[in-house]
Amino acid sequence: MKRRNTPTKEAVLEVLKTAGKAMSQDAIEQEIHMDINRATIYRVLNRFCEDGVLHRIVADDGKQYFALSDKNDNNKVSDNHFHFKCLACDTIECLPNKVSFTVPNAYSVAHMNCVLTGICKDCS
Amino acid sequence: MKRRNTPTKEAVLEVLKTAGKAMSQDAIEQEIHMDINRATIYRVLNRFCEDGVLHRIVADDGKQYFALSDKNDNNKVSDNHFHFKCLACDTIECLPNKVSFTVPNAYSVAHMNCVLTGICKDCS
DNA sequence: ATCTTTAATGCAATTTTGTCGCATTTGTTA
DNA sequence: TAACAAATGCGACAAAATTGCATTAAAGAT
Repeated sequence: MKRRNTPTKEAVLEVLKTAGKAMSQDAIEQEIHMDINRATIYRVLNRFCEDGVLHRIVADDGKQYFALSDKNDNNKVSDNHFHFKCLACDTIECLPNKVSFTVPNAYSVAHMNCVLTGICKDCS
Repeated sequence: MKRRNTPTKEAVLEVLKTAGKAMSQDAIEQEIHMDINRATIYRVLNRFCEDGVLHRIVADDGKQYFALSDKNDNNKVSDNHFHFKCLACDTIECLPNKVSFTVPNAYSVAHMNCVLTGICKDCS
């Protein structure tokens, strides 16, 4: 199942690169100045996550947000970092701070989803 | 707006105490052997969260899970702890490990939602 | 340049999760 | 026991995300 390049994929990536923060499907759709179906955007985003191009954050509103992964991001943050959701400007960004944790014996961790909520530097 | 005691509230609390882990509305409904409306359970859960009896966790499936808060739990975990979702048995539990983090200057944190996903001790 | 294969898309319907308005019921207190 | 307001049931609704299916269009082969 080889991937193909399509205008939609390029547009989605472009939007996320420009924004420099995590975005939800509907926010992405609003920024793309093309008429692309909702379901298609979801499929593109899911494929990017599968391929490691994006990573998915689930905020405490239950919505999925998507942000560039390391390999496609010029910043040096890794994927196991904290995310910060600002209550004022309602944006989600990747913090440079890594999540450090220990788990009790016999637990193994495959994935993490850590979101801090509060007021960001631009809104304080 | 003083709270009243109702059978529904008692039943919900009882289920959560017995389970000893975080549960979603539908899981709670299944465990309650009474015919209680979905919306009512949601309202009870939300009120409990307002009152600090429960705390709410949003897992990476986007669903809300509810667990007893400190004051009502005999365990000594505090509310700013990691949660662990097991991929095998699909349960969510509160880990004793506290979340420690630092944020960049001028950020203030009001709330956190941290869920680790993997295999729990019972399933490994 | 054209054909072929199959990934990608559009559309509509569906599922899931959670909330809300409103009439009715029921705790609680006087 | 009466009265007030919180709690409930019911139905409708909203938002987020997925899925089936027919159609379109990349990408490699001819």
